[in-house]
Amino acid sequence: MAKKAEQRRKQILKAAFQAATEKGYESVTLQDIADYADVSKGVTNYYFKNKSDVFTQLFEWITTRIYEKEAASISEQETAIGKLEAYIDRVFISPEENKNFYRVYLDFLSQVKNNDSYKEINQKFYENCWSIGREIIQQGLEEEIFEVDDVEQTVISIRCMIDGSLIQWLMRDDDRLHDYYRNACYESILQILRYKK
Amino acid sequence: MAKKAEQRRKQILKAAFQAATEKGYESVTLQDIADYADVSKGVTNYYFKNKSDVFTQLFEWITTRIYEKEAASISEQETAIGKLEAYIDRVFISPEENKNFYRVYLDFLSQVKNNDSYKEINQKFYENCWSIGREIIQQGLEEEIFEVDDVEQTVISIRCMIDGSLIQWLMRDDDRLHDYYRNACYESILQILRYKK
DNA sequence: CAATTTATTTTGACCAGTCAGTATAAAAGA
DNA sequence: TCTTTTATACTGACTGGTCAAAATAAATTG
Repeated sequence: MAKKAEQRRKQILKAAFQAATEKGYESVTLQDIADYADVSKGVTNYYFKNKSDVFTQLFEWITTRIYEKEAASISEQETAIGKLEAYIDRVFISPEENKNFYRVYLDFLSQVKNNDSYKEINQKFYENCWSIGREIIQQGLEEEIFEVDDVEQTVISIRCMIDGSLIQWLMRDDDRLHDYYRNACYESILQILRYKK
Repeated sequence: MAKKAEQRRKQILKAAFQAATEKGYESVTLQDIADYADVSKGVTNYYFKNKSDVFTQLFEWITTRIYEKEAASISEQETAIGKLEAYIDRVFISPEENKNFYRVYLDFLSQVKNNDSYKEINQKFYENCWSIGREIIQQGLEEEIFEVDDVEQTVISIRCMIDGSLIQWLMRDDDRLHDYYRNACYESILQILRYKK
């Protein structure tokens, strides 16, 4: 029972994500979501309070999932450089996936100013991202291959570099530049970490 | 006549900007814009083809203005470090101004996927930003205080760092962190430029 | 097991409200 | 007067959310 309800919920969230990548947050209607999910309009209102509720749960879901995958990727690696490379590889996963996520994420960010729960969800996402940065830096300090003045400032800068790169890449709308931006991002982060050797 | 028309146009664009900072791109109505400009709805339709036309011209106007101010700031300086500091000071101009611009800018970015003229305007803005980066780097190379492998990649990374910093700062919604993010951004850029001494 | 009742899920028509864009009227200026 | 500019009224399209009724599944009972 609860299992089927959960399945429906996920089905609707996926439909909302797909609709948002194609039409953008604001212009997606409840009808669009229902169409993408292949259900009638009433179903969405049956499982969610309203449109904002759908997107709150969607953002929570995708930001959590992304963090979990990133965290899993770096924990498989032992060395600082291994962790950093795994992180960058996971973040720049593919043009297709990056495009889908960042399109919706940009919409989400532009809504943060109007919606406190969105702000909270994003804050939590940032904290998760920073914790990944922290793990990489600490490993690098132990190995004595990084040199940073302030760990907290550096984890923040790393996330700035990643988001800035993917947003700029997305705006240029050229899949061939994906590798170029990954590389630029990776090398800049190494500079920020004063990577030795 | 033409002068008064130009004045009205600017008045409406300013009103659209103010409306967009407060309500967000999508939810701003033509009525809102007219209200903020203290004119009737007919005026907006008289001077602009439609809502999209208003925002296209607004986007073009503000990105051009920002570039011109940034370019003016760095050209006053002779040294590479002077130019870089002037650039960062201009970019991180004040919590208030950064908030207003980046709120609207984020809305614009999230619309780029649906609107080719927005994409073009943003592309032009990026190119202007890169040209500023180029000027700073070249000065630094002449002074032999910077060391970069690839100038083009570095100007891109600098812009990633700036946008990433201001977006992350904006999302955290704490004016007291403005200085902190400016500093983090500045120091990271120095690292990326391998600043010597 | 089968019939019947109850609970859950789904449907789509509907409503009240909003908006962009248009048409028209009024005013101002040349 | 005639053209330009501004104000107001209107229209048609669309939206989020409601709701009563239908369909389906689960539980109960004889």
